[in-house]
Amino acid sequence: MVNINDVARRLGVSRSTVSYALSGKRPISDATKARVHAAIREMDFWPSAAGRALATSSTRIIALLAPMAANATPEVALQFVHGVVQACRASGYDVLMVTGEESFHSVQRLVRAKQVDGFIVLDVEESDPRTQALRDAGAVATLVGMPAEAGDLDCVDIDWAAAGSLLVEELARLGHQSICLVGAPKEAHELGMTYATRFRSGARDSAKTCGVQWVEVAAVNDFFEGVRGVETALEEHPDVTAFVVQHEAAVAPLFAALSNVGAQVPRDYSVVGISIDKLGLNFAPSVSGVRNPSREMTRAAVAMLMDRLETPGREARSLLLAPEYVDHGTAAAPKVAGTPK
Amino acid sequence: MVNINDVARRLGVSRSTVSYALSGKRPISDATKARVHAAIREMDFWPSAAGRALATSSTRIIALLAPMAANATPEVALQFVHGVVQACRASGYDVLMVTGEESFHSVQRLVRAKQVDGFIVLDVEESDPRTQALRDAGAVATLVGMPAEAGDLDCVDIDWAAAGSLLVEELARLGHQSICLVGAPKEAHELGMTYATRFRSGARDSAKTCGVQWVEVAAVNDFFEGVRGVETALEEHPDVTAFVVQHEAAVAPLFAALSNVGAQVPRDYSVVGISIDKLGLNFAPSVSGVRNPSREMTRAAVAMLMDRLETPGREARSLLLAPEYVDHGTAAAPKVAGTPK
DNA sequence: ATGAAAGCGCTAACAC
DNA sequence: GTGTTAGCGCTTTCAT
Repeated sequence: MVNINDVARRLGVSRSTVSYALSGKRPISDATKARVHAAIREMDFWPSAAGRALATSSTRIIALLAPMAANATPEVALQFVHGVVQACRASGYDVLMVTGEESFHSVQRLVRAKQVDGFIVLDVEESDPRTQALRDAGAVATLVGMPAEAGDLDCVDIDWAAAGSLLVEELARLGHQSICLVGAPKEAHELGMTYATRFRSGARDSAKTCGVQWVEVAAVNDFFEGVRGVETALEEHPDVTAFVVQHEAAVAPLFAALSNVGAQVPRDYSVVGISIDKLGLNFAPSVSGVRNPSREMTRAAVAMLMDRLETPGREARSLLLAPEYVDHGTAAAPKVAGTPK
Repeated sequence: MVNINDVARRLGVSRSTVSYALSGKRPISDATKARVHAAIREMDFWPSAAGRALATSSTRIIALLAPMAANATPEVALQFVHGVVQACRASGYDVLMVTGEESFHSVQRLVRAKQVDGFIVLDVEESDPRTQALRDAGAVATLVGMPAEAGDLDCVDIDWAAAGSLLVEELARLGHQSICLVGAPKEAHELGMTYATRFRSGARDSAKTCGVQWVEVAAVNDFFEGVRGVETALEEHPDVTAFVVQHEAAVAPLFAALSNVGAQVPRDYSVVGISIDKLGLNFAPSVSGVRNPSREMTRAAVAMLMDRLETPGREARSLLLAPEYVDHGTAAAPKVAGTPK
């Protein structure tokens, strides 16, 4: 396979000339620059990643830590993976994918072997062992999610509390007086997924402020059980006219339950939630509400990381993305009181 | 950061001794081997990936080409990604994630820059441009999926035709006389996704062989439209007592449609399909049928690739995994004829 | 504007 | 069983 020596020899110039013609790190006459580029194209020369990495001590690879544990939604995880890869490629970086348990133990290995220049960390929990591993290893990293204590690490997340507020306020504005939250599974709270807790807090606070009745159901990791859960809630709280759903994937069992009692959306019930930009085949229902800004988040996360790589010393930053409401026609004013379903 | 020289100097041995003590590629006395390992642990030495890669011309990185295009199911894609990463790690390889359009153009770049040792290719279509790119670049690769012409490339896939047959036969065995296929979206067929076509063929053939009535509906990439599609099919074909669903994700709209007409599963209708091993939060229904053996597939794909890396010359292999039936309680004997729903 | 040469950290062929 | 040394392919400092 042709290397930089071959190119240099062919042109009768030195290796450094070829190198600089490519990097532009020192002036090269337009004539030779053109000749170099022509030769490179002609000989199909690609600088060896290993040689370059050894010389620069930079691999231009970013590790993506994606645990893919029991608390992540597949669609969202995939959005993030795709988004991170695209954003990194746009900056000339490749992405090393680390999943599962490896996600924790790999930090030290990858840093010490100088396999990667930095880390993007998904599904960050309240007190996430990975944050300490990253600090110990002296890694450059951006967290997607909000740990209790970010410290010197950059973070990006959705303003989940604001999202919860916004949804409840929208329903209240439409005239709903009694709202049911289909929240995250209780495991999410137990595992310290702050997004779930923050969303719930924001929603609860706004419910109180708006003076609406408030009911909560936890989503369950099973379709039929989820259906039953909603049905039970409907029986126990017949006043409920609207639902706020944390996970869009939990909308399908909700719709099934509503359908079982002969109700229609939004005629009989309004449903709002966090909707996901669809990627790939998607047979799931879309709801009005807050769009999960996965693209913006991954872009921001990668941008922060790149910035950190360029300016190693700078102080840590923390970014909360504001939610925006998108209408998909699943929310409307409630039927007037006294019109039973 | 400590390197192999530091370790050697500290012990008063040569670099090669340290290297060989680690690789085991030549006999080292137990005494020095122990001293070396102790020093490595103590000094926290990790061989630099770049140095090693440059010396061995092997990066111990595998590229995973995952287009994540409109024709993939998120849950399944994630299973594959996770499975490939785990399998590669088990063999001491890391995984470079390549998504989207990059999936095609990156082949040449990664091969020529010697960034990776091999490729795992997901969502392989009937005539996939990536196969030619891989051949042109002289890459080592295993395809997950079946192109029309694999040639010298290794492949792994599910025996989709057998899966289709098995499901229809199971329903026929239970006594169903009229079956409806909720197939892949028509885009899947148009885009040359052979899995969809092979599954349908297997199912059709068995329907003919078993002498059952056969109806087909294409899944649509939208919940409500999917519900309407099933409702229409139910009206036009009142004899149908069972459904075969290609994508488990399309089960939710099917259930919603059945619920809308007041029917229950499996009392009024049986439903079988390709069920997915759940990963992460999953609010979707599980159905009886064939389990998508994503773990086995990724394991097999990686094993084939490793084998190829060790034995560069060997002839190409092609592996079709046999489906096995798993019961989740959504299929039963039909109600006797004359008992309308 | 260009060339020469010293590394980057490791492996492996060649000594002994 | 162990040491010596020549690369692997690139970048970058020091010369000119």
